[in-house]
Amino acid sequence: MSILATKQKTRATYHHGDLRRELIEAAVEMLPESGMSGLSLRKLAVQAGVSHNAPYMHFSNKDALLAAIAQYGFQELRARLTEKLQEAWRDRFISGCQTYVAFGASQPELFQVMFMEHDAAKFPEMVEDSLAALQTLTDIIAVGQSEGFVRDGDAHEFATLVWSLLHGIAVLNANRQQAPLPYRQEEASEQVATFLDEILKGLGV
Amino acid sequence: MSILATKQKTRATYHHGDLRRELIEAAVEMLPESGMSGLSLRKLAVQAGVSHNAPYMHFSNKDALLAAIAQYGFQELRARLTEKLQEAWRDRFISGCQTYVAFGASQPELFQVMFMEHDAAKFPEMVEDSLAALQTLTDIIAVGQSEGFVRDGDAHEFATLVWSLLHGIAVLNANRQQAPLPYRQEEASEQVATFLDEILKGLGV
DNA sequence: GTAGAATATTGGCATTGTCAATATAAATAT
DNA sequence: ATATTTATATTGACAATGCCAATATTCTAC
Repeated sequence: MSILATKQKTRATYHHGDLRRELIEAAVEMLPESGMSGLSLRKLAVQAGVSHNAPYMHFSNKDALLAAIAQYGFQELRARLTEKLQEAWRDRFISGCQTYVAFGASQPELFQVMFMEHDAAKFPEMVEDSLAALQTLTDIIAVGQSEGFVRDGDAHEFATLVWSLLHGIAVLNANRQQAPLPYRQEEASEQVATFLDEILKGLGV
Repeated sequence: MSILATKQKTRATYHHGDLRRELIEAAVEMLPESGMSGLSLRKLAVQAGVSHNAPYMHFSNKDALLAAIAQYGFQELRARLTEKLQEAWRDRFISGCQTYVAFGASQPELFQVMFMEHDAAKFPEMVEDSLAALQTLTDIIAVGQSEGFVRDGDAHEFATLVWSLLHGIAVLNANRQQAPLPYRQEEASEQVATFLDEILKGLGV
């Protein structure tokens, strides 16, 4: 009965009910403090009120948990990217891009797990969800083409170009974030808009 | 005397001589197999032929070792980016960018360590070397401006734009690398060239 | 209701990061 | 040259962790 003990659930039933989901959510919560390699299956277990080995029913090892976290992240990202569908195209495009960068800035450790090296063969569902997230960008680009904002060409290639840029911005900003000066969210959004202007000069009609 | 024992040095002197350097080099070598979190200070120690706690003379903890590895990576990257200075500007620019992406593809784990979250306050030399690497790109852009290949503007901002794009390409390619189909180096270089064409349409005069 | 599958527990082990105390060598001062 | 201080390396120890094996409990089909 340590005073410092983190909240840990108790339960009446032998079976937990939804341990897998709870472990993932708890992991995402713990991630900012612990970092990727500081994540502990055992800690997650006791926090969920189960024994230290219960997680192994749901994840064959730590890599599998990390893949599940990454998958969760891609689903989350996709959900945010598919919001704000009623705006005009260019605004929608820009704010979608800003959302991407903001997502990385708000949860850098999750972002890191999402883009660490996973075993694609072992975790195909995760790969699928990552591609689904990219697809939203491709879709926006394709719409931009049909509405005359983007010139003709391989929409997927254009999307990859933009995605690459966004990802780079996100990572570089994440590193700057713990520089002495506090990093401002608005600056990042402004930077994204500026950079996209440059890119759109190339991609525009 | 295990048959599987990795090569481990023996030495006559009590003092190793250059343990810090050797640990970093051994770590970079071990990185591809072990990954960032699989790196073991103890294994590195025995491989260098010292006791399991000798590394703590040179690195206060594992984070410090990772920062040193990152710093090594940035120095290495900068060295490669400053080669091929006799080519024409546009070729030099493109091949510099391709070098960046190729570097990430050839040593993805090192790349990951370089761009993981480090404590910038604790490891200022590493930050310095990372900025020095970025500076090479800024320099190339500035030369491009003076030679009329790039329009006027903040060279550092342009460099950040290009750097962001390159970094994104590198990361996304690293993930694709362990997809079923073997990833080709030439494809990546071609992709870089294509994307840079689009960017240069925006940045060009 | 019973068999078997799914889930959770207990116990254990090797590896690892890190601390404390000690030993040895090198550098420096006297 | 010798003594003192500093740098470096060793030994021993401990708690935390990933993961394996064996066992117990509950749920699901039939």
